Amino acid sequence: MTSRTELEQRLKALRAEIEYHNYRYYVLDDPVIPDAEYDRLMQELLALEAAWPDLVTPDSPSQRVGAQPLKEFREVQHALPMLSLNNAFTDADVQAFDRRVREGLDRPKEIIEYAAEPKFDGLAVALHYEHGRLVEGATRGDGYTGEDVTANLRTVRSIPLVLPTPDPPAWLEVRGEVLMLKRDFERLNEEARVQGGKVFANPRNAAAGSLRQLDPAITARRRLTFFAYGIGRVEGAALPATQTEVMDWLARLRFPVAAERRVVKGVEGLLAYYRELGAKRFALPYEIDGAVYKVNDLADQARLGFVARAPRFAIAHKYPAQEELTVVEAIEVNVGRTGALTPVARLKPVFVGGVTVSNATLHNQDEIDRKDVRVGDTVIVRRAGEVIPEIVGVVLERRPKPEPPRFSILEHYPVCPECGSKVVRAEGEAVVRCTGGLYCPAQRKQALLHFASRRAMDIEGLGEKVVDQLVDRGIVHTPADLYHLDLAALAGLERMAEKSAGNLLAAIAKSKRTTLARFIYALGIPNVGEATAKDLARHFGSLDALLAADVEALQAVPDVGPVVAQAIVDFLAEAHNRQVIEALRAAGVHWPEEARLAKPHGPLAGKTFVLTGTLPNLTRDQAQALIEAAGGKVSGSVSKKTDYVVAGSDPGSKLDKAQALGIVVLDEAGLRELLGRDASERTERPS
DNA sequence: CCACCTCGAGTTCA
DNA sequence: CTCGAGGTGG
Repeated sequence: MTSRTELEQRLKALRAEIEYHNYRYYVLDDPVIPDAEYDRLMQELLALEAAWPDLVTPDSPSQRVGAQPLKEFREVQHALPMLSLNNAFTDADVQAFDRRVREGLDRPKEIIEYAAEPKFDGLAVALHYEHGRLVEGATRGDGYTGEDVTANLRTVRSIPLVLPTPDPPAWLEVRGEVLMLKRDFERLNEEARVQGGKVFANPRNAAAGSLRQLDPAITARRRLTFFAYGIGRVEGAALPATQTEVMDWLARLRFPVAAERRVVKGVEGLLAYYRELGAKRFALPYEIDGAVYKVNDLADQARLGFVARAPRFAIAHKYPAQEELTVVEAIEVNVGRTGALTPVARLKPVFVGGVTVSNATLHNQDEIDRKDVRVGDTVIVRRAGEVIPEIVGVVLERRPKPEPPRFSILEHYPVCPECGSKVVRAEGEAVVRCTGGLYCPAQRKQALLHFASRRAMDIEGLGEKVVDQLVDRGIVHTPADLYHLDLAALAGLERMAEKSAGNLLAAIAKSKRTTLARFIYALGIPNVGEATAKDLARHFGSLDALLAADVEALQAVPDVGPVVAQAIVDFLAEAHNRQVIEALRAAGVHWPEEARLAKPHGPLAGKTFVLTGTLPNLTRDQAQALIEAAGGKVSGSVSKKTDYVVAGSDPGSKLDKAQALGIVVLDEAGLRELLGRDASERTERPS
């Protein structure tokens, strides 16, 4: 039988060891033992504590979860108020801040040293440690009074329960931000979607919702993270001389601190830091909404003091908001080439992510249902790293009363707004379609735009405005009509003086010389895109062979199955489509006959490439052409079958995926080397 | 039948 | 870029 002292020793050692591994895992993201070993330690602790409940201490790692639910949060007065920071939005604001600092310190010519760090987009909290033990944690509240969320903060694994130092200060208040990492947020929402639970609009809302749970067991299930950014009241410890050293000290006490923090000199340093951080912004594991600059010298900080409710020695330099609130003024639909009615939310214009957004697609009815967007709703609009605005979610508290009805495309648009034809939603399909076919002017216009598009017949100058006019005035009905246009026909069109009319006619004439693959793609056969058109051209070699093919013959083409084969047969069975094809040939559209069944050959034969980002000297199309000329294939998405990913600057998520799958990543030089070397040596590459 | 890979289609603003 | 859905292979 173990003695009580031995037992206490063992408990103490276990707790310290578990907390150390928490630190390795949650703070450093660098665990030193396998999860199973950690679980074993935790099980031992739980077993001992279950057997001797009187030896359980509040700072035992076992106590991170399991506190009783509360009725309400107790109020906490902050010993030192948690002030907010003044904001800077422009370089000039930052220059003014730096000038005020220099003048305030009476050293107008000096280059000031600043501590710069990311401004986390989370919730500010204060943690109180008495003699090295976490005794209380509070939200910022209004800056003077916050709420006691100690039980919830204990569940945050990266917050130390005990400070790992033999001589802790009698009192230490650590300030920082509670937030949810992007990956934890995505996982939480994924689970919520599966179980039909509440989906949060963004990591900040998720963190706020989780921290304000009255039942800590719920908070414990959400992965929250903490980053320290400063200190409040301190007793019984000598403070270092600079902000940077304070942060180093906190890091030694095992508090997580931002890896991106830096000491910079003068206003130039601040602005350079802002731009560097901005470039990394979307690659960071957490969301930030700016950078924070603090005068590094603590004595200088004290000299500068405070104005009203904000310190004079610090400022928050904000990035343009990536998310804003706005109002859905209407929901309308666009009619696409295939007749798909795509709902679009017309928004009260709002400045977000550097541009004014007034439209956002809602994709389809399922998406409207999922987000339950209604006319009049206040919505969160995001233009994250990507370009295309997105409605993230509805702010239900702001829904007008009485509630507007749910939006149904079929109810609002029983007939096509462009041509009045009936609108249907096929069994099991997500999209609602206009049945008007080419009778529908919208579909005719889209078909023409597709025909003229860069990857199809590549007719420069034939954009939306011109097509609208040509179709509305009855000048052009089918793609074949384009080849009978003349200056007289174009006269009188808006934005179409003689010069541009001439350019357009020249572009149309130039497009007569094309390739079979482009021509097939340009026809706009449903389910036949660029890749399938290339396959068809290669397989059949001539248009006549394709026209003669039946469903069976078509299915012999790689990647063509029953659905695509039937779509092609149906399209070609339509007399109107046959007429257009013949009229195009008669007008002189031609291409070199391709060698039938030609197998891809060349040094890169059988290799699949994916392009991402912007290459320094090649456009995407040029890179694709080079790869295809060498026998390689360019695909749109990364998978295990991808051989190479060619990444330029500003790469997207494809690069991450490539790295996750261990796929060879090339830059432009690497691609050229591959093309050049293989072209000269004709070597077979191992896969 | 399922999982995975591709492809097709539609999208915003300056 | 993202979603939906077609094609293919285990």
